[in-house]
Amino acid sequence: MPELPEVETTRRGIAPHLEGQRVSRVIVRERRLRWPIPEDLDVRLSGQRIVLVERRAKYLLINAEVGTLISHLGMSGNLRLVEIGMPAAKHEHVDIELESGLALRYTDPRRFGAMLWSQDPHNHQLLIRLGPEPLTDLFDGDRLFELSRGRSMAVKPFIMDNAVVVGVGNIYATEALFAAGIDPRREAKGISRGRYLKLAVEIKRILAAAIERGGTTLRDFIGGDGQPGYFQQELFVYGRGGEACKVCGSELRNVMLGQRASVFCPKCQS
DNA sequence: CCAGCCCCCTGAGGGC
DNA sequence: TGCCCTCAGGGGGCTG
Repeated sequence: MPELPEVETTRRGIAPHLEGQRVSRVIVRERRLRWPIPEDLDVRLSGQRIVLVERRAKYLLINAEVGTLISHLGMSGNLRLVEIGMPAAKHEHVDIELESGLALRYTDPRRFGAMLWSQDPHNHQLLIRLGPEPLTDLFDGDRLFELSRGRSMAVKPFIMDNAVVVGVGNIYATEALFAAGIDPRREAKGISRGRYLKLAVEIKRILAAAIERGGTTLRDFIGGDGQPGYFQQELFVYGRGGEACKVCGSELRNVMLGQRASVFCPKCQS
């Protein structure tokens, strides 16, 4: 499910209900996520006030007075607010109950997500090596060009590498390469600086637009406010293999790159 | 360091 | 309707 726009949509939906609130208790029904939820999460978090809800890459950082809950939604996770006492359905693994009477509920059928505890989240093992945020000036086409020299891998997995830039998953990598007119199969090292400048602009434009629309809902994504996203209406290529290109009418092609499905237009992308 | 591949897990959708 | 196969928005970790 979630790429950067979906995680950011979630953050914006839940933050106003969490910040300033005190946690009354934490209920863990299923501890087996990507890594086990710490046994002492309830003890660590209960009684503390939540200070700030941040996002770094696709991680949500729920900062309490002492310590931070690091959450990742994996492929199928979501976080939303429910009223305390709302019966939990299948796959609704965690409730963080607040004194307001609401609870932050974590749902994740595939359990590829994570809920960890850290005193220093930005230096946590999972976050320390992450590249820059795509919507900041630390990310630009010059960075793509410089890091791509000598890299023989295809450009699509290259821009999905979290050490290069974070938050560009399969949907938005596919869409950005279409918008920039670049064939996703090309070797990263063979692409010019000028084309990388264009690609970086398109990555930023598409991620920003997707956040504006509340993310992309393909099957089941809901933001923290329980609403779906609407960016899927604006997808040009992702999930449209075999259909006609919206720009030139050519048949869109499916190809596998780095173990992930990719779609491109053989006429618009080269 | 890099590229390529495997895996974690459940559910949806298509073919028969 | 049921069964079996393939695939899915992420990303850590292993091998060569």
